[in-house]
Amino acid sequence: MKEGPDIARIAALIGDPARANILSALMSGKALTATELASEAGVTVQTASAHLAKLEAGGLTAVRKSGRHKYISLAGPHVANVLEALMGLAAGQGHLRTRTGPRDVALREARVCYNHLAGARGIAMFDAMLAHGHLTQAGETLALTASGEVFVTDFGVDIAALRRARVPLCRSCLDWSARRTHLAGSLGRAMLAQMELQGWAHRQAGSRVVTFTSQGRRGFETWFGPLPSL
Amino acid sequence: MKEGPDIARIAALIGDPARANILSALMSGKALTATELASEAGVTVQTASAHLAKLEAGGLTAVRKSGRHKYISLAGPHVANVLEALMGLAAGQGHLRTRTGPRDVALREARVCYNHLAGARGIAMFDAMLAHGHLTQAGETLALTASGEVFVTDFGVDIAALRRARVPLCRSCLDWSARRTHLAGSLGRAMLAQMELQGWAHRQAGSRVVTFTSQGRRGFETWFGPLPSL
DNA sequence: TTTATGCTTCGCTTACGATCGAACTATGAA
DNA sequence: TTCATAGTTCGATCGTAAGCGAAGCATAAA
Repeated sequence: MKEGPDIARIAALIGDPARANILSALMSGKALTATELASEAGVTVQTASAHLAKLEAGGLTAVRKSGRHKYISLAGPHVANVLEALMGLAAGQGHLRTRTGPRDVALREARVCYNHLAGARGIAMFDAMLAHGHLTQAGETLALTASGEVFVTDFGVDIAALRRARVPLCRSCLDWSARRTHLAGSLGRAMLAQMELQGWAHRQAGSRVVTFTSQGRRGFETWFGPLPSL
Repeated sequence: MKEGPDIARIAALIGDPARANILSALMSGKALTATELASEAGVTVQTASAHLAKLEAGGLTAVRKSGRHKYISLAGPHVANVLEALMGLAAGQGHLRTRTGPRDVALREARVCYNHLAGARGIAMFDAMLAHGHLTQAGETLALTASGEVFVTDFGVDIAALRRARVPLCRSCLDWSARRTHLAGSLGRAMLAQMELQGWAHRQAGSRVVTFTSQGRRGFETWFGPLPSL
């Protein structure tokens, strides 16, 4: 009867609309302040403060204080994973009364998932790197091969610096829009950062959409091949 | 602001203790009746009826009527995936006030996840099959190789029959207790069924624990090698 | 110091939803 | 037909938690 962990507590935590909005906003990977999150969730700051306290107590968010600001972010990739999985359910068979607008198409093509690239482009990148033997996958664990190291270094990523951090280099992450795997971990984050740096893409403020410039689209195709049909 | 799918609705659905209990019970893969679920959740039948209506409306459960009985099961593997992911969060960093009892150890060793084998044994089986080249993994997709076909046929599984069904043969599924992948899909289900048929293991009524007989433990080691340290 | 800003705490109202008793419908057995 | 069992619907109760206004801290600038 009381088998396994206590699902309900965490699900209830995510189940409140205001908190769900907050968590969704944090899926952009950026750390946001309490006031920003309040406006994002559509509630007053007092209410948001209460919600944030609960989220933190529940271990879903991490908090960093800096001066009189409070920066909130997701507690980790595990949390992002659960959120993506939930989005998968909601998008798939759930109430799709949120009719698919132009915004939605953009989300499916390229978006930020916690802090790496997801959507069709994220999948395309992952598949291409796997197909060219730059990544290997065994079970849950993902690893960068020797050729992969050359590849990402050419791309402009400082692998050695990433290795020094304790964060795992490669992780796989499941996508809600296509139910496919893409690249997460510090490498995934670095690849996205590099694309922004090269002027390939930029994020829209307060949104998870990643917009690619025409130059970026060309560059992407050169490095990772064409996009699969959307 | 209203980006992506509506997480909150589904999370709230799972977030009620009674409904969470119902869903957890359904993780055994068996279809249960409304009254069984009511007692499982610790509420009266009327209350359970209301909950079941909501779960069905939310697309989390599927219902099959037979005579005056109503058999409820999870709507599909996607739902099971989300539940497992949530368990991962809850088990990992969440409130572990459900202190790990002997029951819990058994759950970690071998349990039913929707309808295939999970826990340490599930992972061991998956890893062994991958290591011996019986399975290949590319992205999210998992495939049975030629040698794998021989292997599972030797094990007593009728591959041809499984192929005729429209359900995917191989799927991977993430484990909450170890954050590792194991084998799902119709093959995963068939492997578990075959183990039970051979008298290796049996499920405890009303529980997700899978108990292995001493003969079963020997057989398991012969076919899939030793268990990793728990 | 004063003033502004970011966030929290308090007290209160409000509303939604979980729960159950009781009555009702449907299927099957005697 | 009558009885028993499985499940639903109705109505009422009750608790909890979300929400906000107002006041209270804390930090930083003027």
